[in-house]
Amino acid sequence: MLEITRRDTEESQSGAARVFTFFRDRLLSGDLKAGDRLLAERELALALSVSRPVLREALRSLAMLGLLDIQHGRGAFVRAADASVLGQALTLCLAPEPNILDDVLQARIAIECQAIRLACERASERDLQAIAATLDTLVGSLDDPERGGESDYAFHLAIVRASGSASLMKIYEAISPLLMRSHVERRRDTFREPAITSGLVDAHRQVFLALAKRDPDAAETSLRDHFTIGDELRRRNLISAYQPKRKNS
Amino acid sequence: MLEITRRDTEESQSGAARVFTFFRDRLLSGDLKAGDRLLAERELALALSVSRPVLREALRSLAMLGLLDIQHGRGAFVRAADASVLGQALTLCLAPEPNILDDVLQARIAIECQAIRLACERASERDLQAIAATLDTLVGSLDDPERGGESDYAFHLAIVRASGSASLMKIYEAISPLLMRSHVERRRDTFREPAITSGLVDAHRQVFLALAKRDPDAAETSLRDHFTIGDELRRRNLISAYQPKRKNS
DNA sequence: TGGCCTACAGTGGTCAGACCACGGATTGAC
DNA sequence: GTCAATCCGTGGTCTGACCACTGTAGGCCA
Repeated sequence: MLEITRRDTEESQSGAARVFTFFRDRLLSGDLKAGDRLLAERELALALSVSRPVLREALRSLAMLGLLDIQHGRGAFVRAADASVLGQALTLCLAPEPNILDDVLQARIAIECQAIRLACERASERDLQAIAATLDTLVGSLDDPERGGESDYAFHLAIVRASGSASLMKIYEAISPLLMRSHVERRRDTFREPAITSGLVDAHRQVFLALAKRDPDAAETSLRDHFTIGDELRRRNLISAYQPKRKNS
Repeated sequence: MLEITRRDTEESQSGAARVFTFFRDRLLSGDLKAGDRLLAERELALALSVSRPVLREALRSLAMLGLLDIQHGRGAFVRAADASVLGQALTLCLAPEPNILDDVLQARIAIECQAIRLACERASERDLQAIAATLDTLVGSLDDPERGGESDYAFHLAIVRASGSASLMKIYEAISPLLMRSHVERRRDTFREPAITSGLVDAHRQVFLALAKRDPDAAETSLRDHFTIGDELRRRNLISAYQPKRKNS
């Protein structure tokens, strides 16, 4: 009699995997919403007719995937879907690839170029204002490398957000950890000079203006130019760093 | 004495989470390669000085993330990084969003447009031949909706592969499950007529030719046109499906 | 001698019960 | 009224045992 339980869940898998898919499907279907609290482990184990260790394996797996928030002494809560896990998974997936820190820039360009095209169509006034605000912050933090980098990121993120595409947004968030690492690594090769930073502001301003005019082609072009210039700048700095010093000590 | 163990791993987290990060870091650093076999659970638990249930929770979590392949009676093996997990994570992340099946097309366009630009620079002769081969398959499977869909996907995948960018490739694979669902859903609204299919082949051929000429702008433009046409076609079919029938029964 | 079949050892899979550690609410003293 | 100690429910961990699956080594039979 009891063995029939296997059939009624229609899962050939057993134990933890069964419980895992059980919850995953509930999450996908929306039966479980963010913030919901699960039953206590002991009750849950009883309800699903598995032992507590088995249940815990499944719960822990869900927690590692970021779907659950398990709090000692309080209980387990359903967590809002979070891109941070996506980022981790992507990092793990891409880890064995060589030069991944350079390569991930291609994904960034891909996302942003499409995002800005969409933003030209869809961006609301508030979206544009938000982007403009990050631009102001950028101008105001030119001499601080730390804050400068942050506001730079904020500018680009605001564009992606203005696209109104959840997919682009999530993927952009997913690659952002790698982007950060890439940025940090690159900073070692990059020197911030006044000439460079002013050019940076101009480039951003140009991108914004094209977006505000809602001209997709111009916006994408200026964005691509921005990336290309950054790329060349980096290359030039790299070369000069390896060249024998001539003037300065 | 034994409690010091907590310090020496430098992890504030405890138990399963500690073991989890332990293995994750080994995987990231490359200490553990795909195909490697882990020690038996009992030995491993002893070596890491945790109990077997705790170790199992961590191992199971890694397995759920697709990093480990645990086989009953044989052992646990390190698995090659796989985009399928990424796809699952993305699906989970995007599940609560409305109209995600339409929206994911934006991500597709983003990836492919950048991919084809890169492919114009980087594609080898073999890459081009591979794309040409999928084009042939496409032409040869016009009357079979099933195979036609597959070869259509193969064509676009070959382009992304030709970009030589691991990031673009992985992300494209990650969204492909959603793309498939989107495609299936759309098929309900789409009717394959000879006029349409011939236009489809032309569009693909045009994309390929621009790529073979290594003209990034032309390639991206023709690709965008291809997407736009598909979009309009779908919309038109949707409208006609909802309009009162006039001629045919 | 060859093939098949059984027994065994090693592995993951599961279980039960107990105890510890943490958080929050209740209750008591001040 | 405020603050503290206590208690209860929760997750966190452990032990030790047993089951189920896999591959192999050995014996059996033809």
